[in-house]
Amino acid sequence: MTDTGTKNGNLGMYLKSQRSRLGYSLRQVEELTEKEISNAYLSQLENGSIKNPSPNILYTLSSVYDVDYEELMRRTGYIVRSSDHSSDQKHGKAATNAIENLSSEEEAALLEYLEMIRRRKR
Amino acid sequence: MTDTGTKNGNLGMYLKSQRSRLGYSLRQVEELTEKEISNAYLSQLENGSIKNPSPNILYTLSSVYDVDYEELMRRTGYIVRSSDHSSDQKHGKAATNAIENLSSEEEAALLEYLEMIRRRKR
DNA sequence: CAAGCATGCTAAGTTTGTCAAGCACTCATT
DNA sequence: AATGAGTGCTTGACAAACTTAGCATGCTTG
Repeated sequence: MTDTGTKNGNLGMYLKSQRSRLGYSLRQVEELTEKEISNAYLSQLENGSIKNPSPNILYTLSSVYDVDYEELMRRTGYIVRSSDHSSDQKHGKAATNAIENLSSEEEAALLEYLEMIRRRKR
Repeated sequence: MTDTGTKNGNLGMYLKSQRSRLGYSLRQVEELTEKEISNAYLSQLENGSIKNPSPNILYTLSSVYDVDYEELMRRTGYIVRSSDHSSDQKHGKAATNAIENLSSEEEAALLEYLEMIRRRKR
């Protein structure tokens, strides 16, 4: 069986339907995206021969078709905020910063080292 | 300059710092992800030789490291719901303030130094 | 020192995303 | 009928994602 068929979220069919909704041709979309997405590639997307398109591709498509970006992500099989949202505790170092969870000794050592570095520089 | 260095969100360094935070080895992470991510590939991710990892990769990593998935997406350069990103006010831990605002180079240097320290301890 | 194991890394390989070119078909218009 | 333009689609090539195998160094412990 040519695998090009059934997929999870059926991204392909969705893309195809949206394009048809707006009456665009493949090449028109290529133009609208300023060549970021070639008509050939869009065709492959619609026919399901591409499994993992870059999120950036999905994003510009969502923008051109005026549909929800996350919907495209979902249909592609990419996880998007679990909407549980409630059990989101993940407490602790909510900080997005790189260096966390230091023992006091380590922290002291690093600070000292940092100052040394900064003194040397410039 | 070897381009493998400075990137936008600096995904690589972030990943490296998180792994170090938890004290995992590359191969341990490979195990924890049930071989979904090879140690070799993780190394490449950390050293910045990979520009567009699949969101699925980022997701399992966020899960293993217990960090925010969207943060990884952002650092990779993938668009994520604008999520007001309300003020980056860091709660608590004022002492570490000096360590909060690091240039990429400083961060790298500190990480390296940290690892050295931790190795000695053992 | 040697033998062993763990670590990070990289070179070479496979797979897959992505594009340029071009094919086959349709529908006008002359 | 013929030319031409527009459509969706496939193929071949290239780059980038990702894996497997293996190297080099560092630690242990005999």
